[in-house]
Amino acid sequence: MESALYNETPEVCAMSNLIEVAKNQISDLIAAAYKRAVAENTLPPGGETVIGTIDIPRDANNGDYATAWAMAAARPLGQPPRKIAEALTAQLDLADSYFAEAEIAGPGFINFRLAARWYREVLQTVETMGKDYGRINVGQNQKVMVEFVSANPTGTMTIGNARGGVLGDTMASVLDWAGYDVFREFYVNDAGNQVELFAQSLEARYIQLIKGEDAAVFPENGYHGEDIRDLAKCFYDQHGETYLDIPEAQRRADMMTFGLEYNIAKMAADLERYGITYDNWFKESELYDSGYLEETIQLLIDGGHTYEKDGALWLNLMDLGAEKDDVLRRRGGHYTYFAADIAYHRDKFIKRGFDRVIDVWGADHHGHAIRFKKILPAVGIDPERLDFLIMQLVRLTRDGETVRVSKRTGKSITLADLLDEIPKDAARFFFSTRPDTHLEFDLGLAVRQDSENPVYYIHYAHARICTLVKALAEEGEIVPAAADVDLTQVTGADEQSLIKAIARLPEEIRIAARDYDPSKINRYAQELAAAFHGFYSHCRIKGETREVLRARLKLADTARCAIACCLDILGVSAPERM
RNA sequence: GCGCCAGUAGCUCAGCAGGAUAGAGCAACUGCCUUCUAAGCAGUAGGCCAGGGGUUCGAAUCCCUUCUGGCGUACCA
Repeated sequence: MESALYNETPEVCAMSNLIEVAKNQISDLIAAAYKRAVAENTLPPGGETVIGTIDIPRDANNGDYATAWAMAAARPLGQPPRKIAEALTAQLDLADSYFAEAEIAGPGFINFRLAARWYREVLQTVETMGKDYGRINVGQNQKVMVEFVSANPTGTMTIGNARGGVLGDTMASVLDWAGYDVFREFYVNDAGNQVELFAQSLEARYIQLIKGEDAAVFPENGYHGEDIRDLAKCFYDQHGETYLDIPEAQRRADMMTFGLEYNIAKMAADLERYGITYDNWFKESELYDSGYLEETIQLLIDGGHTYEKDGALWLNLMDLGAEKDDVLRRRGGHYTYFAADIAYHRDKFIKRGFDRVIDVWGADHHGHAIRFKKILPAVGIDPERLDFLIMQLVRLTRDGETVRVSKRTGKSITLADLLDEIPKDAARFFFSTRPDTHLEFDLGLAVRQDSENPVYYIHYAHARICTLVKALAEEGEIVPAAADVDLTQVTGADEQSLIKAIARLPEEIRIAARDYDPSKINRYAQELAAAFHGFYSHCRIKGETREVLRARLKLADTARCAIACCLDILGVSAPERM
């Protein structure tokens, strides 16, 4: 999913973040002004290393950009902020810059106001980049894997998996747009203890189905869900009673294969309905079959990181600062999930050469995550290259009461249930909240498909523009090129706010990628839509003079393009009419 | 007990590389469709940013501490 544009003209990408470009320019302007002030003796030396934050003030009356350089320099220069600001502003040379004016305000802020040139470049950039507008190259094509969902194939996916799916998929998408070479992977836990329990549960249900409930003892920690009975029925439909007479080991092995294949196919199908596809489904069993797991454990043993106790092989993590040790190989010979995960990550980094890996895990794994990082250097991995996106659990409620989610009770609401009730776009939007907060999921609310869901607000903005552009095209007014637009026609507050909102997309992607927070794009899309709705309500297009009409039409179409890019990143549709 | 995450409007949440008067949506109340989609716009009301200390020109934001909630602290994954 690489942008052709990115490869052909990386400099366009590099310059497309006009927020960043403007901020950098202010830094340069201030530095140059300070240098001149020192040369002319209006300011003392010593402020060369001062870093003044450059912000976009909440209130546009305080300028489009503001720097607190004079306040930060007050101490090193030994002068009051306002005096510094005055000396500095006197030396500012705004010719050939993006700014029309700079003024001193409050305790010593220097406020900058954007000039027409900046607004024009925003329109020009969106026009040039089209459906790739927003792409930047901070990732420099580094190979990054996002591993997410990775639900156990022993059951159905939960609402928690739905959140993880949205989070992982949009995270991957954001990183892709930020210039990383992104790979999506699902880790299939098809080996080890849990899977054997799964097979035994299936076997018991199969026998019970034929010979009655009392004919088989259900495993103590088995899977009690209804889906296991359904699976057993499915198996019975294919094989009849023939498996009653087959040796237990063979029977379980075949049932395991059958059940896993069935469940994995179902998970893939459900996730696809959700708009999620993977580059790879990595099977844990491969680590066993290839000997890579044993090899990895041997590496740990040789490195002196293990000890034996009570017949189990332990990983000595407390020596590395962890609060407890973990078992690698249980008494009885089974490797633990922890052991397999070390081998799995060695496979990601060492064998497959990913520069960075992001694992999307539920909060119930965070203790594991902390300990896990400590052992990575022992197998040759720099832990800095691995990041966890820990998401807090989803609390399901109905009528104000908490609904317990448990795979084993068989009563949980599944991801498939959810998609049967609410459309994909709404579902994806619902889960796009910040990962580190607990998400309250109200079943009654989620089922509603009305405008309660903010995704419709964004859809509406996009559809409004599409029908507008279409209607004008029928009257012979085609969206003009940025170069042919008279920007002096669109200097109203709503118009400038819209252009400034459009300009934010590359910066929002940069921040979202930096903070591992794809929900930033979701929120930005709402703000962008709000900027458009405000513009649309106050600025007529049809019936205005030709110059105004063309400029506003261009502006609307530019907004449409930016909104479409946001929706693309979020994996949400962009309807042309509603 | 210890560790991690959170606590901002009635509700759901933004703001968390320290910046100017704390923001949005929903709910409540007022207005705005004979003109490009009212799934929209404009406005009113709503706050000891959990409490307390500290750091400094400046703290919702950083540090310490207390309280509350969630999760973890398995030879489960």
